[in-house]
Amino acid sequence: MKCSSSDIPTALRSAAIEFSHPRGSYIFRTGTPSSGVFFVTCGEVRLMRRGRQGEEIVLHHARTGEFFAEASIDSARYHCDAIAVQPTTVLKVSAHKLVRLLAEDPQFAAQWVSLLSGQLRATRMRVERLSIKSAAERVRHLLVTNGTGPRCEVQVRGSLKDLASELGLSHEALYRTLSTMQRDGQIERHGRELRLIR
Amino acid sequence: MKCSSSDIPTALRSAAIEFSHPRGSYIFRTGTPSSGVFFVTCGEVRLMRRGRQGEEIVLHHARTGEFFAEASIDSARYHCDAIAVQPTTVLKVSAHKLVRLLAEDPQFAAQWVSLLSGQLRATRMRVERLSIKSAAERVRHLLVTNGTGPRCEVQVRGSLKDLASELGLSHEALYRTLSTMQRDGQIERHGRELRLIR
DNA sequence: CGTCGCATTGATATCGCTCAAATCCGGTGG
DNA sequence: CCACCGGATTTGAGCGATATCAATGCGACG
Repeated sequence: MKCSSSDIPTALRSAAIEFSHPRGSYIFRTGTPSSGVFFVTCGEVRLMRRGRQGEEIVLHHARTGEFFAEASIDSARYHCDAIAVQPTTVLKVSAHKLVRLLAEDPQFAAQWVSLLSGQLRATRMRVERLSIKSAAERVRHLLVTNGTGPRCEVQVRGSLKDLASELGLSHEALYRTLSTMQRDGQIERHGRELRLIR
Repeated sequence: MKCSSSDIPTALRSAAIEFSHPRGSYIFRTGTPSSGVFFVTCGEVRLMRRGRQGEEIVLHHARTGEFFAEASIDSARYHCDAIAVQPTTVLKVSAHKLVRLLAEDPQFAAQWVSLLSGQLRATRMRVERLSIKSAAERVRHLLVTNGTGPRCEVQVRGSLKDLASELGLSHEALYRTLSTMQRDGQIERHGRELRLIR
């Protein structure tokens, strides 16, 4: 089980406390006084709200390496539920510590702004990716925008099933798309590494 | 033509310069040294990149009241093109002024973090919305997450065609979906106002 | 070994996209 | 004042891509 806690500013790391949550447990609930920002070091968290008829409205999926509830410093209470979809460990940073760091440590403030800006940019790219209709074009978009080097290499995090859900596809559709693209000479696949050809 | 410049911290407003761009003109180009962050006070801007075969990859649409290139303080050059899709006026804040403000004005830093957090949250919701397969469920998700009041009212910005593209649907599909939902008593429509029933 | 989850491929159904045509509406110019 | 025009809206018909259901192989892990 791969775990990571990269991309977390060191100033925050020292202020953080680690928690473990079994699959299906609540990390926080709607209406609870907001206690801070969370980093997923391992696992997966779903942020959701319940509609009037009790239907689920998913607001966000936070996966390993991502953070969530970063807006909790702006509101006194959480306005959604956070549920561990997998066995999950999170780092929690209290809101007031974050606020104090932002106010007192300009260097940290810059880091935090950087982090938010980067996430925003990445998320916007995801939006554009998801508004592409063709499955093959989505994969291509992922490689072009997230790939490194001249060949647009991408190391798939987790399983192809995870990648499929990130791309908004059924896993079957992704499998099929990848094999056709490979057969047509559009991409190369070696293990969980994807490369663009041409 | 409605124009607004709300949501812009006053500290920024004074550091900003206004520019007007006719439809189709470039606000900046890929590779250009990054000169700052932009707010759309009127119009619409498309951020795009060219793929390896010259195909267009749209990264983001910034509309009236939104900002873009907020990550330009982290990179020396723009890595996409910004094109005015409509006649557009923007406020431009230079990166170094923004950085200085962040370092020297803790109150402004907090505002900026707030702004980024809010945009990030909204964009994440859009991601979840776009990964829903059913058109009706996308509309419902929009109403529940963006609606105000007990009835989840939403004032459509611009045309229904614009809404369709925001929802990742063809405009025909959106028209049909809205009428079926209305016929089935799921929503109400009055002009460009949408409401959820029940 | 047995089980569980991922990966893969097949068959079928369905929903939304595309093309097409008609209407409506606001604005513009004569 | 009215005719005209362009864009938005609406509805129809047919098709195609992806979801869904299903079955199988495979590897890890207890």
